Amino acid sequence: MGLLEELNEEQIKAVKHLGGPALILAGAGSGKTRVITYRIVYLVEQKGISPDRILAVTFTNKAADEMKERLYDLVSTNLKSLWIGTFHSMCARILREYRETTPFSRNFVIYDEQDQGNLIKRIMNNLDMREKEFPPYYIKRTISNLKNRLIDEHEFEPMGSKQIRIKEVYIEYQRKLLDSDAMDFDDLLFNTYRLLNSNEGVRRELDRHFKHKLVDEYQDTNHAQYMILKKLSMKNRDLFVVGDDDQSIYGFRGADISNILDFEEDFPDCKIYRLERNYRSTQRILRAASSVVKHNKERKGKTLWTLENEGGKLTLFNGYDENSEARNMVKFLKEELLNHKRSDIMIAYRTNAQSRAIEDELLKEGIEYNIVGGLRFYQRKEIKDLLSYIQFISNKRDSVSLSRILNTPRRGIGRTRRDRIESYAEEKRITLWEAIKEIAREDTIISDFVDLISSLENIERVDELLEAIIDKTGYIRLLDEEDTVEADSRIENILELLSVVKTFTLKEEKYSPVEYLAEVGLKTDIDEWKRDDSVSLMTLHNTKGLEFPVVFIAGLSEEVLPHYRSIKDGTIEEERRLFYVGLTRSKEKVYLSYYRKRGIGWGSSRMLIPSRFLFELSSEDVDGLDWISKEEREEVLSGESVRDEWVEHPIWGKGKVLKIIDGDKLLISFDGMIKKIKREFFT
DNA sequence: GCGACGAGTATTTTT
DNA sequence: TACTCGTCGC
Ligand SMILES: Nc1ncnc2c1ncn2[C@@H]1O[C@H](COP(=O)(O)OP(=O)(O)OP(=O)(O)O)[C@@H](O)[C@H]1O
Repeated sequence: MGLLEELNEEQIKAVKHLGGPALILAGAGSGKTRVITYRIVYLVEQKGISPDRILAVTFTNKAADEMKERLYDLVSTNLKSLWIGTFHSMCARILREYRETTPFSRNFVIYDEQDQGNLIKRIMNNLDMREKEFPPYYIKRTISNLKNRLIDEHEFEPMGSKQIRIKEVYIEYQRKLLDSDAMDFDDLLFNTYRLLNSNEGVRRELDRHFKHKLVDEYQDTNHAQYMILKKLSMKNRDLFVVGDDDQSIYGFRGADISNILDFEEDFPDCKIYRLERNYRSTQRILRAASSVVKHNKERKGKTLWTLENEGGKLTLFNGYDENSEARNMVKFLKEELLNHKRSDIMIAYRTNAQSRAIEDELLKEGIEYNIVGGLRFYQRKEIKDLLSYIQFISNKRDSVSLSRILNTPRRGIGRTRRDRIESYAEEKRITLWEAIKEIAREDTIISDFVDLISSLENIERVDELLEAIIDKTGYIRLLDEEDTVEADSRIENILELLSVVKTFTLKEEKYSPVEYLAEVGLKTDIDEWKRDDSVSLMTLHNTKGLEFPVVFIAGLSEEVLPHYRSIKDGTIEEERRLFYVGLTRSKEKVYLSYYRKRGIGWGSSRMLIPSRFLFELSSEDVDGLDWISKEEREEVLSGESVRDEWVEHPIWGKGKVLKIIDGDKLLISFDGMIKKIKREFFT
């Protein structure tokens, strides 16, 4: 078996590790994912471990699929029974399997973020809370953070009157989820933990069952995930985790970097392996990446070396605004296309909104591209509307889906009828659907809706059900009447959904709506991404684990990367790691760019300065870094910040004061440039 | 009682 | 831009 020939000494040691917990702490591109994959092969083929006793956790479903594919190539044993997937999909599977020990059914629904938001708004409305005073996204985040820390609605100790109201929402939110036979993403983890914590029999069974547990991207696990792993590893302590503290970028979602930093203390009998050889990038790229990330304090240092050649310098360029940045970017990109395929190139940015300018330019130049993220297919209004019908018909307790379709398309059920249904249900302690059926007796508009739903019940095949929904609600017909470009594209999406559903029934030979819903519930953007011959566009977060010969990182301006919010929240180190992750995706060549003027809309008057991260690179490694003026450099690195002071200059016009330097000089941002001028000049 | 329309405001990353 | 909130006409 030539398996071990494709690994270096350090990797082989890790792959062959036996007996107790292990942490593989290693930098970017050192083959961590490869070690996990080959270790599974080793366990199955050499150690005779049955695949179904191995649990492998990846960060995305996509990563799981790729690993599976790789494994099928490497192993002749049937691996169908291997547990491989994300924490969330593993938890969903456990919770469905052990449903008798939970208050949920086998077919519980998974609420996505939109559903969560809608439910929270509905509850706030019932509790007479103003969205001005309590922004729903803030409540959602609070609840999510609590759940990731395994604090339930009763344990939550509110501080201050605002939090008391948030606690009310949290309690009601959980009650409604239970009534709806639904869980949000965080509940998948929390409920699994609860199951393991409260039911020793189940815990022991799973612990005993999973002889080997392997976790990729361990640096981005949160407390709930950590506790689940702990519960599963009390007897079978073969917990094998790999990660890189410098690549922890999901703190906002509760990922806790101390999970990896403190692994040694948590598992004192663990063995630590380090992989130091990088197989991906040139020396230049590694040096640049390392010179950036070494500015972080919260990290375990690592060495990383490569036998690759030195490689070309990184290239820095800019543009006045996002559009001109994109224009310049595409110029470089076209040069790269002379000796690269489109699929060798990736463009990464901090926020989804940044893709717009770049897309426009690529479209203009006729360069095919593929975009990951943004508005996902399954989140588009028309798709969610129709899926909500299927969801509700499959589960009449699902109040969120019901509430969504109640007046979609418009059928005259507005604020008043809605409130009446809500309070009627509340009063009688019955579900929304039961309330609707009772009210239908004296309200023809409502009884029409009940009739509509009845006519859709008892359709067994999901493809037929979808067709019937479209037909009976007139969804496409109404869009057709609108006769706008927008409506036409919605119709296209619906036809696409129809064909996706058809394919599903043919390929999977599964026909029931519930099976289809379980399939799409945990789908994400990156999962759908395919390496066809297009340039790839995605957020830096989505680049995790990928590699490309040529990488562009756009928008390296202060307040973009690092993002304004992160500067305010003091999470600069995570932003720096994000930049580090982006840099280390590249095999050969990196382009960096920034822009000076914010786009249209809010804050468009704001001028931006180059990102502080650029100055953590050496101009020996980066072409174009020297071009940034001395003034701009000073502006980023020093001086006293000023807010909202403007000056008028006879030549440069109106300018915003950014900083005061040495007490007597002002650093001013005029349209398109930054100047340092004596304070006296303006008095 | 419903919904169209205009005014005003917020502002990231995702399983 | 995109979404919420308040007003007004049907
Ligand atoms: N021993 C090896 N010989 C040749 N190539 C290797 C070896 N180990 C890893 N590689 C290659 O190096 C690249 C990076 O490997 P992998 O994705 O496993 O690293 P990683 O540590 O998970 O990276 P990251 O943390 O940056 O996502 C891949 O292209 C992989 O095929």
